[in-house]
Amino acid sequence: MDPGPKIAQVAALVGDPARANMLSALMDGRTLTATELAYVAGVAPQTASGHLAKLGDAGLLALEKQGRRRYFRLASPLVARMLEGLMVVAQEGPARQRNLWRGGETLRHARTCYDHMAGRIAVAIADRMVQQSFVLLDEDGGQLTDAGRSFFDELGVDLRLASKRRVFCRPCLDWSERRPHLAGAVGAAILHHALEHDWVEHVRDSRALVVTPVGVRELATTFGIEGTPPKDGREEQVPSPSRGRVSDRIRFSQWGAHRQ
Amino acid sequence: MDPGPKIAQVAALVGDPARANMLSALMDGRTLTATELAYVAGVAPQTASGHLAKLGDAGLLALEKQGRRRYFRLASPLVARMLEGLMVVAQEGPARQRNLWRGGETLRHARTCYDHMAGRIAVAIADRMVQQSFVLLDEDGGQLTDAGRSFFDELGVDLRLASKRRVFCRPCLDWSERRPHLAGAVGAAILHHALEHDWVEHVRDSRALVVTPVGVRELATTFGIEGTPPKDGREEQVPSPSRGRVSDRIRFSQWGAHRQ
DNA sequence: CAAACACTTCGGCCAAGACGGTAGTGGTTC
DNA sequence: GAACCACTACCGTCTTGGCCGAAGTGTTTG
Repeated sequence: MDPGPKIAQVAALVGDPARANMLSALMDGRTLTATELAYVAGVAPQTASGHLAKLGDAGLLALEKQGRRRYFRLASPLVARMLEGLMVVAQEGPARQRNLWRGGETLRHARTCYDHMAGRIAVAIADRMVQQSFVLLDEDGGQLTDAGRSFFDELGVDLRLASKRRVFCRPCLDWSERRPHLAGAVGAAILHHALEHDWVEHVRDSRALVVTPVGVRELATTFGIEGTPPKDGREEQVPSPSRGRVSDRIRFSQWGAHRQ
Repeated sequence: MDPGPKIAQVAALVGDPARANMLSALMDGRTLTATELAYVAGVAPQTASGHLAKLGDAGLLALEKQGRRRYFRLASPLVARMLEGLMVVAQEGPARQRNLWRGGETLRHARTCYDHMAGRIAVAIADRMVQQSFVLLDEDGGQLTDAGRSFFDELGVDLRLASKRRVFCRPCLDWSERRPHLAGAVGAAILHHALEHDWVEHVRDSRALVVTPVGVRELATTFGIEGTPPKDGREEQVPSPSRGRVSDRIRFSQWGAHRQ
């Protein structure tokens, strides 16, 4: 009757590292097979099967059978939104290891976040748009100005997705940069445009995006963003046996500070 | 290095029913003592103490010592946002037991959601505002129109919280009604105004709000909302032996009188 | 048909952690 | 001072649930 128990059920589901890894991997909107998910989770296929069944039963994942394989994806944008929320808090968390994040330099630079762009580039774009008064952003919402609408029109970005009286811009707190980037229909349109015009490309088996030479030029001329691609171009996909038991004991003294 | 493990840590924390109940209880922005939280969680104080330490270490709760008691509250609005996300998905979940929710008729009708109103009334207000073109809402954002700004000015609702160029309206999916209500600065201003003018009152020890006769009249004239208060006016606070065990021993007379 | 493949079910092992009893610490009241 | 209260630390018990090996189902390939 209280919502408590219900949110506990969902949270407990996400609370297992293996399942959390699976969900993270699906955060970019792709659909992956059970075997692929077993790999990213770092568990045996039969273990993954159990996890996926639970996630499916709980309504977090949608399933599509195709021949002898089963494709999974997040059941809805609401699930992605929930995971975003968790990421933000998880990153916020105790100051202990905020930027311990060495690996994944490519990810930090540019990646997809469900249906829009995230990372340094995305934050830079958002900053620029705000600075030019093309969008208004705060922690509670976003809004495209008339100037912004013209800007996108000239650029050829397709905003038809949103009807004329619709609001369709929202901020999404970037978990690596800790600043907002553009999400919602506007964010999705930007990503779509960027992929369409070869500004960025998907990295295989990853949420990461690489900025192409064309992209570097366009970002500079269009948004005034200095292209500073990650130094390490290769950036191996760590096979990640991960699943390191969460044993690291956290010790904390001043966690009272109200960090708004 | 992947965010997976980190979100798993946070989610696992929320994934325990006792802790989830504590967090739920704090969702209205109040600050509660360890003993009160032990009660809502349905566990012994020493167990609660452990849970609270974990939540604090993880940065989900903020602590304020006062004499011999310790007051806890959510560490930031981001935590509330995360819990909102979980609630939405938890409610969405498997269709099997969607509206099994009999108890809590009062809660369904009107309640607080961190810093704004939720429930049937809040959804009705949001609907009305949209219908009158005072706000624009979709799943990704909200926006106050000029007409809406005038409306609130006339009504005497204080929107100063938000600077003039700021966006400050956002939708929040109501987990009982499954439709959006107003959150963000606008939502907070409405709740503040409603409490200030005795349209609604807090129910002791609960997130529930009761609409006063004044409120019924004002909601009708101002928003055109037919007051349909929950049939069962008394609606006992179920003492909820809930999570069994201890509970019965602890009897509370009147904690929580903390009337924000 | 047999073999390879994708995936699921079953069963037993094992560790994490939730629980409250007991025993403390520090703050408040009389 | 003593009594009392809110809260915390430690400890042993016990349940939950993640894990993989082995075996089974259904699908595609040769």
